[in-house]
Amino acid sequence: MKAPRKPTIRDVAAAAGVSLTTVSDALSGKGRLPEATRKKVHEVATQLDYRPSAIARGLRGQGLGLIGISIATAEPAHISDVWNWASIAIHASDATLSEGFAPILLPHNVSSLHKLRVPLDGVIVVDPIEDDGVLAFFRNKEILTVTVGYDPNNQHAPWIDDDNERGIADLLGQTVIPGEKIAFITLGARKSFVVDALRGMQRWASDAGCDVREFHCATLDDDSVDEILRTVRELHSDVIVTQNDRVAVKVLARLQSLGIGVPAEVRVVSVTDAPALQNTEPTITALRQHPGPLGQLAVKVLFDLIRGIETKDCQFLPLEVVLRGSAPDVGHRAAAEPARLRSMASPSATTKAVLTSKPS
Amino acid sequence: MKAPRKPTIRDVAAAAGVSLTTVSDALSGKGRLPEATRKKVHEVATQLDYRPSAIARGLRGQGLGLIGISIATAEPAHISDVWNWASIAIHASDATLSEGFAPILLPHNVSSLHKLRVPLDGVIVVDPIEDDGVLAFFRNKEILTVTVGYDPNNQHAPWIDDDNERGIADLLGQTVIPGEKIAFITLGARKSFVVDALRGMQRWASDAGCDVREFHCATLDDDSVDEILRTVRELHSDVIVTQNDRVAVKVLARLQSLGIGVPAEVRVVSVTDAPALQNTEPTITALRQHPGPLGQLAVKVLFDLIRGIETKDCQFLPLEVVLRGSAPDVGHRAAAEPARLRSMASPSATTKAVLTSKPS
DNA sequence: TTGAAAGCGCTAACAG
DNA sequence: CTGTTAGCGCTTTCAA
Repeated sequence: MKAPRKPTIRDVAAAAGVSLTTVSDALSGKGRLPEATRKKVHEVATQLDYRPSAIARGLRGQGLGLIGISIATAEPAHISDVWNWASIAIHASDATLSEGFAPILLPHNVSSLHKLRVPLDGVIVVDPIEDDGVLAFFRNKEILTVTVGYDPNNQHAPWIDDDNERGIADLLGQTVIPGEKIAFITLGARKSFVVDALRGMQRWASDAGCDVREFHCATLDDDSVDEILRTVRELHSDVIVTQNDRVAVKVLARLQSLGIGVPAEVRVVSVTDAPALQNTEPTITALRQHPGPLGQLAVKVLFDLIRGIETKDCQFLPLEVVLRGSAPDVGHRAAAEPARLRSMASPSATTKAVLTSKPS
Repeated sequence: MKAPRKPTIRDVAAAAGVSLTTVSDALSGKGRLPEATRKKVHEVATQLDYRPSAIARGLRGQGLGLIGISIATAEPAHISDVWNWASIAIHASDATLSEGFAPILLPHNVSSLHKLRVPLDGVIVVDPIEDDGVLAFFRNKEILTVTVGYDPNNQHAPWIDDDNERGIADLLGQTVIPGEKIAFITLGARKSFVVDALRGMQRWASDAGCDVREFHCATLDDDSVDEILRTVRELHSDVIVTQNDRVAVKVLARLQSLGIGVPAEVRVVSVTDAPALQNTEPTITALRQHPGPLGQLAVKVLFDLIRGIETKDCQFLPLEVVLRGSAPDVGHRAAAEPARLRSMASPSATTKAVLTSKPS
């Protein structure tokens, strides 16, 4: 065997018969070399399996190629839609790697961040909260940030999100009949997507002559839920909208144990989707997010920022209505009103309906 | 304002009136300085808010302080117990940061790994699969690895896990009466914890004169599950054990829709726990993992390895039986094992590692 | 017990 | 168009 040492730029230069600079420029795409030289260098590099050292490059002030990903609700016990967040993280991680960068999983917790010794080139914060310390921490250091869901304290910072306001309108359009009563059950600290959903809901409802009432619970225990459900019953609500899959599943179980038929007596729909909604009886209608594309888009926007490429301040991804047993299509098309829903809305954001439940 | 430049080792040296070497040694704990000097240097460093550059240190061959975390089933659509995995990842991330290292979230996918440009100091692989490419990739590069759940191809590599074999025996001890029939429903590719659980189950069952039968399904659709449940019914099984929470929830829903009473006619228990098991009616009995401590332990073992500290080859964390409605306590203590891992232990109690010998 | 000097692998600045 | 040189901030000889 030859020397087991990893090849350095010097080895490449020697093998290609050029100088260090030439190799450096050739590989990093600086525009001062003739095609021939560049190609030659590339060949030699490939052949030697030369990989430029991120460390040495970093030392020269280029950054190491590290991206942070922080998900706001760090403690999974309190996480409602782990599934969506895990998906976002995994896809963002993949996309980051594809750019030759490495994704660092950051707790959403400022004190841990102080222990971070390596410099980051950018950070993605998923579902930032009010007065988000993590966001502040990085912005202070002038590290670029992108949020998934807007920053309540700074709506002009770059962010992306699902098009919740429009998605909820679509969801209601397919599952609610004008004039019906809607109960919206929310849980825990208010997230930006809930605010958006609520706005969309109210807008749609006022057009359709529907009544919307919000019920908020701090925890998901049987008693709290039952109490809400009794009120909902008394008010003769026709449709229960839940903030996420966990609430939906719980609500369904309690309804059934109270002897209330779903969807016969009341329909149930969830604002976020997850595999768990297919494991109930009946299955539960929901608005499907696309966490994969969301994670990828976050990375893309961040890299545009890092590279100084002009980008939209914020971008929206469309949601899909997934009709299942708990709230079938009411066969009604409530104003497919061409969107003025959001002035900033990405023009490509449209909501499609997908029917996945078998008629039983 | 002063110079906005970050302080370097030189600034510290100058301010403290010593040489670069002295500063370096003082801060990195090399043992050749008098306490006084060291203290002085530390003071100056703190006062200047000097943070040694991980990059420069890395260039000298010390590594950057990066740990990889790879979770075997990368695509969340197929992940059964996202909740547990997310917990492991988050806690491992936290523990890593506490060591002054940064955790990189790696997809479990060799081709993405090739794009990684920064060198890692160690890697944690959660739930490795057979012929695990990711594990092979890092071991080839002589990067230290620790797995959560053993590597099917190399049971002598360092790993940690829940004590599944023993946990399942405890679970059965509290929910099954000797002589009863057990049906074990498994899903998808076989994981090491399932193998362990099965072994524990068979061992316990043979002591208790129980019959164990395994049913494997590739997917969780209604038809596959119903078919299994019909067979289970014909065999007059008393208890259904499921591989994870997702299966448990699905099975419960199908049982109910087939008109089979739980727990009256058949009991249901799950080998992994998750919040979702509290959202069903009845709630579902399960074996509770401690993903947090598991993640932390993985990090600890990895750091012991990195620092060359002698460690046990493998370590197990105890599991807890959580009795819920779908399978109440049968009031029977079959297992000869002490009931020290009994259910309903204070949920906030920190779990400590219990060292046992490897299963032989 | 301490300090000076030599790089680690790379790129930016400045010649040739 | 290409090569030489000088560091980036740190650790590690090796000499004082």
